[in-house]
Amino acid sequence: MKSLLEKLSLEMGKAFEAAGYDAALGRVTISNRPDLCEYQCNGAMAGAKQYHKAPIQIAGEVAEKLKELGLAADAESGKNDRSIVFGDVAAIPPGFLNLKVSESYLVAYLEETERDPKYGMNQPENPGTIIIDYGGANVAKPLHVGHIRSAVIGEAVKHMMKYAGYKVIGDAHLGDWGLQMGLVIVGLQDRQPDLPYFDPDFKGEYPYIAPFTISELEEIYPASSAKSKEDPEYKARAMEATHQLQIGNRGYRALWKLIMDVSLTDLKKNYGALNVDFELWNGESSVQDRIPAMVQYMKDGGYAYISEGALVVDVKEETDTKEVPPCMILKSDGASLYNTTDLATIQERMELYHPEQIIYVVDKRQSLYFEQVFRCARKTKLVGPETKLTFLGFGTMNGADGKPFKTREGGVMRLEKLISETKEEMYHKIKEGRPVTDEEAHETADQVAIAALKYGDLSNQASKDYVFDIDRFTSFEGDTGPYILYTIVRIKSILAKYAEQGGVPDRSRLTPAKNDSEKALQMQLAGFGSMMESAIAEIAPHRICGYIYDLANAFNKFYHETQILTEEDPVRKEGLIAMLVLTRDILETAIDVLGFEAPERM
RNA sequence: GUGUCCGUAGCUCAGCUGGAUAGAGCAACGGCCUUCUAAGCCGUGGGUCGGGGGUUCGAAUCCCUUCGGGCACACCA
Repeated sequence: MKSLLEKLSLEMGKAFEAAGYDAALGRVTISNRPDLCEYQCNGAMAGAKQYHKAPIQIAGEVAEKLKELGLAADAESGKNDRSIVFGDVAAIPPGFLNLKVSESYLVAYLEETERDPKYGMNQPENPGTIIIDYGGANVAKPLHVGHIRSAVIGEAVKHMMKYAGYKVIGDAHLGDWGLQMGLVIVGLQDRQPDLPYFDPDFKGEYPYIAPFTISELEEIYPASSAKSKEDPEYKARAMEATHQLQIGNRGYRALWKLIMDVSLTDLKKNYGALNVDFELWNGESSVQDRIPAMVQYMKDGGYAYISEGALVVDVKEETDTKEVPPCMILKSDGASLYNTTDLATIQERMELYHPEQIIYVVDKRQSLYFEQVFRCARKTKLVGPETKLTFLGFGTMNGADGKPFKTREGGVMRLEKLISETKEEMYHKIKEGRPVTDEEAHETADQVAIAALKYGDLSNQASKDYVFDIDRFTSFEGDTGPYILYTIVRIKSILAKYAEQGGVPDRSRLTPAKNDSEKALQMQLAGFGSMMESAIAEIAPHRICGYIYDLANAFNKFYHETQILTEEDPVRKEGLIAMLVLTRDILETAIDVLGFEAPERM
């Protein structure tokens, strides 16, 4: 269904057309001066030049036409029935058209919205498949705070696209094939040299049980990595182990599988704590088999050539104002690199899923790198023009000092720790707030903490750096996750009482607004569709946050001014309840899209 | 050096293809609970939109320039 703004624009367009102007000028927007009007149209000013007329004259003509056409209320004729769109129209110098929607039109729109599964959002036609690439957490290394943005933003984007009707495939795209694996193997060999994986003469079945735990793995990697930096011989061993793994050394492959198993279990647990999941847990290793053929294809096609010993594809373009280095396919030692696997991954995705878009949710510092990869993929015809490659770069999560977030000791904080500390903080605040049992407080705290973290992240524009402030994010006041949840819980609480009294909430029983705060709430509800459309078009989760914050404010104001359960007129009471249900449903839909949920009580 | 992003209230941030008096939250101060969750609501104070030009009837928004900051610039990912 069409959004309210679209419908109003269409009606306004009719008046422009009737007055002899381009209907496209009738674009209606939300008023930026709520004290003057609810909606506005600036088309008269936009068209002034084109028609060589004073904007106020055009606006005046259009306002007249609106009345003639029966679209706007006319004080003189007293016409004001349910077919009226605009309750009030005024042409104001220099050429603004100030508008109010009629209460009846608004309710009619909300009735339609309430029946629409997408609450007024226009879905794209024939939505195809979108793949989301979460840009590669490394295996055998713990997730740290740097991984939270990709996970949280990626998950929100995934839900947004799903909501729009796309088939969405999230791919973790793990880093599971590079030197780090060799480092782990060598590190393990030095600790447990007698394991059969290291015995070249071993011919039997390797044990299925991993000879290490995740904590040991997480300890081995940094130690091994540090040692390789000081000890060239050790590094050479690690590189050789990496090479052996890649060319199919039986023992190393068996060991690699175990490392993967242990790591993946742990990664799933950690991502799960954030309510983040992937359809594909692929990684660099998944596409190794297709690299040789792809490289050959690039050579045969005349795209790739040797430069300074390395195999590269030129990706410069004439319009470039900057130096764009070539995209490297193979290093001078013949080894593949990140570019190679990313390109092979694109090739595989095209073959298997024919996506219309691939969105990379990765650190914005990789922007030039992905520019190169995208250009290379297009130039070599790995992707056709019908597939969009989108780089959704996100900024850094900073500490209060404006520098990348660190622990008090100055180290990198593990994601697990960040989550547990936030949960603990939330627990204390909940216990302070009202009397609840420990068990309930913990349960609520866990849920609210995730909302606090995610909302704190998502409410900032993805591309910007932001300051992580645990006190602010976990606060119940202001533009925070807990405030949003609190608002939802308030609504649920009223509805629960209503049900206790034997009421049966029915969303379809909406009634026209009786006062300003009620109308403001209805207008906010009616804005969901156009907000979602632009949030999805711009891939901007923070727009959803902005909207639900406004909606929560509009609700709280309305709530404060309106007694609902004690309302005596049964029709109006049902109307108010209906509006509550719709508000709750839209809020819960929105937070579900963002990737968190509200408790029943808090 | 080249490119790129950013600079809006004391702090953290919005500002929707240029529109009217630039908005929130936090912090500060003042009001509102015998009534549906006061974790709320209402109000007060606080800004040369980094500076300077330009385009336009109209600029935080577009262009140029300048200052300040972040980031990236082929054998890492």
